[in-house]
Amino acid sequence: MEAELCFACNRRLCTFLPNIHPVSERAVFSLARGERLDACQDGCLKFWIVEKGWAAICTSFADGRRQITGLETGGDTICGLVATPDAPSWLEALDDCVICQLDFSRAARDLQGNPKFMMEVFRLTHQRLENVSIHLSTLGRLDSTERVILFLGQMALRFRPTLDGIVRLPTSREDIADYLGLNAETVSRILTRLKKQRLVKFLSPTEYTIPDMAALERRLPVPIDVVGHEPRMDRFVAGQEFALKEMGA
Amino acid sequence: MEAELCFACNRRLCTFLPNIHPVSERAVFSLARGERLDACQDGCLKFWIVEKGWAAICTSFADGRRQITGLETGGDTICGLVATPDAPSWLEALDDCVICQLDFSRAARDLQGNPKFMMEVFRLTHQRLENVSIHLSTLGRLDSTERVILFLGQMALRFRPTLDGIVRLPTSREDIADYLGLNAETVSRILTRLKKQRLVKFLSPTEYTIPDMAALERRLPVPIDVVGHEPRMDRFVAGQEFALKEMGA
DNA sequence: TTATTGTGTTGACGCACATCAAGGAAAAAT
DNA sequence: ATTTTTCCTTGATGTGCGTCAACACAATAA
Repeated sequence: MEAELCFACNRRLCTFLPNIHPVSERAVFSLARGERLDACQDGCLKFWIVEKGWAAICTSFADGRRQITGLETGGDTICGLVATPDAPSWLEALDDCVICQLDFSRAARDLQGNPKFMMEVFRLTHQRLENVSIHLSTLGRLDSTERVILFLGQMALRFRPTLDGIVRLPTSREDIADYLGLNAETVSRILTRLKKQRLVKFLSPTEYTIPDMAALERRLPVPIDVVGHEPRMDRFVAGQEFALKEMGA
Repeated sequence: MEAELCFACNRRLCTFLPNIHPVSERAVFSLARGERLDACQDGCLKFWIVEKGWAAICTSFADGRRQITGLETGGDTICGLVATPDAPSWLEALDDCVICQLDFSRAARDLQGNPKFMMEVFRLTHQRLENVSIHLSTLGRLDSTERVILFLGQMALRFRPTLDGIVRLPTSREDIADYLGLNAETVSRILTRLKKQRLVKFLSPTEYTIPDMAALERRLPVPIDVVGHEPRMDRFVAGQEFALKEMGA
């Protein structure tokens, strides 16, 4: 099946909805590290698809403390992120990345009657709920070393298709800390400790390999899993673009 | 509009789906404190509606550490909770409570074509995603005192309809700790400190009032909010039962 | 009545993690 | 090339919170 392309931006249209362009307002953003897309506060319905690079789903408190609630890449879809005046929420580029924004606000009424669309929206939301719930448990009940080990393992799984086995982190130490509820110095200290224990091997501050995944997992009371973030070969091909996956009938 | 009642259990049927009984397998469980309903691991689709009392959404790790990811009561609906072999997930009664279980597994295929049903399922899931995300941020970035203050404030908002202003906690100190990622002794110590500061007034270990909600909120970098848990008068009437709310067309 | 059990409080103590600070290495800017 | 900036690492230090233990109190059982 040949995917249709958008005549304007030459990107593939959503495969689960044949004519998504007419009903969604589509925009493509190229963001540099640190740039943001803010979640809206009204009842709008925007999707963001991370087509290239890595982006973080962030929230912050009034005093500036930041928490990253999700790390998204190649084809991951953020569905209906909302913000409140006091609890802003946004998508932040971790490296140079391309985000496709689909705005279904105007088409929302019609789409509610489209079972395929609703099913896909439900699937995306439910999957993310599962991931956030697990993340929540780790912040509540794992100590800092366990959190970092889990993070390294999860990123390794998401990078598995790069068969040299090298994980190229898109995140700074502070990003990792904000994801894990720690601070950057603690993350750095734990990494050096894990290096000495030969649980991870660093080629550079942002490139590592896991010599023995099973050994890593034995240090954890939870399995290392990345449901909903299964890696796809094409994610790691530069310049590749993505579309919403066809939903399983 | 008169709500239909189930001839078997004399409970109201879901108002958004006229004939929910024929398509869902319905069961009502009366649970004593500590009893559980386990989430299934296959692709089944079960809803739990907390009709009376309080229940906690729990997960645990292999070594027994428990994390509570949600506290639910009068009419709150848990939609599609799933578990994995290594990360069990369950609903646990905090006091004597009544849970209505709707099993849509067999009807799932048909219901996917029902936009009202899908819309309601999406709304429930998305709302819970919002709540879990905020909860995650508090575990990652608030210190223990802030977490306890936020908890006291949120419970007070959920109890607002009891106009004597008294909050009757259904949770033990350990339950609170498992919700906040702390331990029971720490929670107890923080509560006595807050008592001395007159931020909260305890009538008994499980009954309190908030003399000055604004003062409480000034101690936090986040607003105290309970979206999706807006209190309803009938929640606090003993023996009252609930049904899924009619969705906003 | 006297045990018993569950729950909450408080104290002593230690460690894990945050904070503050300094220095190095790499990248970007000039 | 030189400066500037960003990022990472490491050390010194303090404290927030967990752990272990003892005890009070209420509810239930024997």
